[in-house]
Amino acid sequence: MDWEQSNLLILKELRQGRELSSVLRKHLHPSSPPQTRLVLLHKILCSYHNALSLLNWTAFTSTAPIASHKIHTSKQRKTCSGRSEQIRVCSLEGPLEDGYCWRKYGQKDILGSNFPRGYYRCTHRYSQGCLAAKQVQRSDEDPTIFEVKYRGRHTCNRASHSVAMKVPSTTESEENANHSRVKQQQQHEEKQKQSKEILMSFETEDLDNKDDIFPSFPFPIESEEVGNGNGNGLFVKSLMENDIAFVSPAASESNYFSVSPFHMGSFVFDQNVQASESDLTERISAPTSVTNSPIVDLDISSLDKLEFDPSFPFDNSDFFT
DNA sequence: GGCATTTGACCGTG
DNA sequence: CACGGTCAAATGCC
Repeated sequence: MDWEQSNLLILKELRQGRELSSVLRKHLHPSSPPQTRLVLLHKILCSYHNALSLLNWTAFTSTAPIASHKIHTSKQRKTCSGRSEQIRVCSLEGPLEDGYCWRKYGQKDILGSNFPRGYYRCTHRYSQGCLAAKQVQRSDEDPTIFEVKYRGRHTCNRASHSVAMKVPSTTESEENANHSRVKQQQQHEEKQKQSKEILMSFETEDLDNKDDIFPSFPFPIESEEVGNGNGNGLFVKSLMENDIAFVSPAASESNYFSVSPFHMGSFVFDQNVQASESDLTERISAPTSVTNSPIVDLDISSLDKLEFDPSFPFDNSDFFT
């Protein structure tokens, strides 16, 4: 990523922050669910955090571009010829809550790192032959950031350990609905306190295997407020068009978090090769649907333009409304 | 008892 | 030989 691209991304993040602030302002009235405001607030913070990070990165690389690469390459044994990108996403979840069941099989102190690296493989490795694995390491620079490196693809059936997406019931009484909403908000706020960021890295063994990366991620859509008749459906829908809202199947039903695909696309930090935005677009737009899951997975391919098209009208204030 | 985690040993690679 | 990744016995938890 060169200086010009970086500036473009910073601009995008700042614009996104501005637009989200505008949306938040519209939802300040009491009838708007506080949950929505919290999500918006978090997203705004993420946008500005990303912009600041980009600014830092730009400043750093513009004066010491070689050193910046040294961070990732020094003393690192390259065990596979693949390449990897790191994508920062904001999450209300811990780094391990990505919807799959992982089993830790090792931990290693990494030279030059303050925190050990944890090695995880899919719980169903032997029962279903699922070869997915990941490495999780806390960032030295910011302990709230986790670098998650995924390898392999999930071939397991997640139905056995995933919590089905909660679908609003039309027969649910208003009282129960309100109670559940309050409870959800409380849990959400609790999660917000534990807000963390994770730095995700997608690594492929070879270029042909790149399609396997994103399908490995369960991105169930939080549908709690979509079309529930309380007047917020439109807003949520617009959120869904611009963002991915998640329910963490491994956690309680209310443990949802949101990740903007824009964030995902905007932080393509190349490690081994110069990965372009279009490169990542290819990864995301490649066959992404996981059809053997009861959970509604988001078809990320529909978000291509949102994520990477430089001409996409982020300036359009009507987009979020 | 079954499953997950911990941790030292072992192995492959550069 | 150093380092990162994996194995597997020991241990802990439910």
